[in-house]
Amino acid sequence: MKELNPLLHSQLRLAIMSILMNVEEADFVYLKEKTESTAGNLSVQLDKLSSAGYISVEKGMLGKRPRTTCSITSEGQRAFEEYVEVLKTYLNL
Amino acid sequence: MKELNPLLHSQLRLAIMSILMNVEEADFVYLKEKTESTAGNLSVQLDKLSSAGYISVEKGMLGKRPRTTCSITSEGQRAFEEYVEVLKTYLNL
DNA sequence: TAATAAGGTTTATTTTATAAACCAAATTTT
DNA sequence: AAAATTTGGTTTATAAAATAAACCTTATTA
Repeated sequence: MKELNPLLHSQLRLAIMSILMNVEEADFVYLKEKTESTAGNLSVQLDKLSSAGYISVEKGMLGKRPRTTCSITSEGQRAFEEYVEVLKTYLNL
Repeated sequence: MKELNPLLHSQLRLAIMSILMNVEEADFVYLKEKTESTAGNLSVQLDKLSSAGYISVEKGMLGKRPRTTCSITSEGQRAFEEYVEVLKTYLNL
C-alpha cells in the first residue's frame, strides 16, 4: 500500500486544498468560514502548505485592512491529484 | 464541509479497514505485512478500532502459537462507507 | 478616549502516531 | 540441555501533529 502524503492527509489542510482546487484564489476570511476553523489553526496550516510549495500566499491590503489571499500552485495541484489516486486504492474506488 | 471521522482518517487505521472490507477476516501477521507497520503501532490501532466497535478481535491459538484474527463489524462497514462518502466531497469525486 | 472588532500570528496544550523496549512461549543452535 | 533466537504480541516512552488560547496591530464605534 502506497503512502498517503502526510501533508495532505489532514482534515483542515485537505479542506483548504480542496477549496483551492476549485477557485482561482481565496482569502483568509473566506477559507476560515468555509472550513469552520479557528484563525490560529488556519494560519498554521496555511504556513505548512505554503512552505511545502503547495500554495502561494499573498499578504496585501484591501483598502485599509490586511488581506491574505491564497492560491494553489501547479506543484500543489499535482500533489493533490497524486494523493487522490493513492487514496482511491484505499477506498476501493 | 462535513467532518471526516477522525478514527478513520489515519493512514494505518484506514489501511486496516480497507483490507478488512475486502476479506472475511485477517490475522495480525497478515495485517502487519500488508500494511508494513510495526507490531506496536498495529497493536495500538487495532485496539482503537476495536474499542470503537468497528472491528472484532479474536485472540486464540493456532497449534501452539497465539493467533489474533480481526474482522470488520457491520458498524465498521457503515462507518467506512460514510467516511468514503464524506471524503468524496473533499476530493471532487 | 475607551472599548470593541477585524485580521491575523505566536505560543502553549492536548492528541496522535510511532517507535522502542519488553514479555512469554516455542524453536533452533551449540 | 543450556543458551540464543524467533514468533506473536503488549506496554510504555517519545516525537510529531493538530488545535486552541493568548496576544498583537490597526481601524472602527460608542
